[in-house]
Amino acid sequence: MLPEAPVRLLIVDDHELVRDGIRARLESEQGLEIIGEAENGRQAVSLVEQLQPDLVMLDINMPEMNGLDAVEEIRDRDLPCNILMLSLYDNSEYVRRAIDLGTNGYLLKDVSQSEMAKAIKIAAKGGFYVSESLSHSLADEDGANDPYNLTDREREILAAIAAGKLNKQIAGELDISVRTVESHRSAIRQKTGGGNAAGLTRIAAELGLT
Amino acid sequence: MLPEAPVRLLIVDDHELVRDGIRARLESEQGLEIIGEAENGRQAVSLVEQLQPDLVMLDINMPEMNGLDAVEEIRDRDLPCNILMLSLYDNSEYVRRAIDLGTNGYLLKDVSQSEMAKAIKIAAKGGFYVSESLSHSLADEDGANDPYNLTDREREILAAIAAGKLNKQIAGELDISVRTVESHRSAIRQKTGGGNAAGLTRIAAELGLT
DNA sequence: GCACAATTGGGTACTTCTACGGAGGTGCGT
DNA sequence: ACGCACCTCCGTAGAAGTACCCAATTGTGC
Repeated sequence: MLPEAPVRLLIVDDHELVRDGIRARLESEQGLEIIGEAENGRQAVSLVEQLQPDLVMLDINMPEMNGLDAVEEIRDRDLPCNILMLSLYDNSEYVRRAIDLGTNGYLLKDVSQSEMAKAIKIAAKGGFYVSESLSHSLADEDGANDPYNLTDREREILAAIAAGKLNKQIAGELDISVRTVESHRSAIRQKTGGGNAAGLTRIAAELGLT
Repeated sequence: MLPEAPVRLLIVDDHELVRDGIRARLESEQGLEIIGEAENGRQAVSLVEQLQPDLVMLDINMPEMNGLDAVEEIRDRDLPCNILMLSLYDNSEYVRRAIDLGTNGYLLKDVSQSEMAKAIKIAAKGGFYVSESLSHSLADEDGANDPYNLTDREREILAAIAAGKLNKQIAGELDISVRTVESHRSAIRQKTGGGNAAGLTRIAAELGLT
């Protein structure tokens, strides 16, 4: 087997501390070269354009432009590179979007050094890797971004409730009767065990419906 | 001036990646020795007891036992050490609690290497340091952690509302009448423009009262 | 002492939510 | 054709929250 050219890597995270941590870990790895850093999505996109890295390690929660939006931008501009998402949160909505956007993996920030190295190797070759701690939650696949099995309509109404709207308002906006909204609300309560409006709002926040 | 004994440091963060980052940074600093790591509050407390570090760098958001609770535990057990809080969030409620608990500083994770080194030196001597990016929000000092001028009682009740409790329950727990809770609730609505329970819950989340 | 804010409590009337019960229609897969 | 999940709608009753009004008590600061 030939010695391959080193993987040219771009690190994107809004915290210098985390970037330092990644650097420290990867220094001991062979075949990797960190060619740049960015601290938000906007910088990331322009550095991808300039430096044409083989792989981008991209944080999700960042100011200016978040990681997922940055991926969209990179794909829109047809910039060829593999992307490994990196996030604090095992929010399955994030994971889902990351998959839908055709990234090459999703790592939680609590990964071990060896897992990170493995993920980088796989992602750099165009493969796909998710944190072991996450793969279980994706086993459910399909509609399991909420553990409550809410229907689309129910999620829509839950979001409206969490926005502080009254049943009457919601009914008006969705052009259905107040009684129907109440029915859905009742179903949501039953499924989530949410209790009153305050409880439902907390759950909506959990599900990222805010 | 004598060469002082090195500062014996304990690092506590639930993410190995972040611990690696801190290690990487501090390696280049003089007079520091990392004597241990913990990944949650419970471990932290027992390691403080065992190792008796001079300074603990303590993350706030952790599973098992969070950083602030760990501080309480450490203080309760009269374990002598300086504590430097480390957090992703500039939640001023956190900062306030950290101050109230008598810690020696509060760093955001986006600090630069030099600022971190400075903070460690100050905190290790028993001084107090807060991230520059935070100090402005504390300039308002006193009661300005919310922009709504809520009183203590109002914040207390708002938190209970956000927890999904009914006025009746709240009244029971605080040993006041339901009417009084309603009065407070009404005052909160007026001050915050919060509208109904769902709206108030969102605002409570904003204020970190969850 | 006096003004002021905070906290406490009340009355009335209205709206909204909650918890039960019921039903009809649609679409989808077997 | 049938079951099934989903969305739609209704009645009734009671519980809870909302929008107004009001006042007594306490403590703080001037």
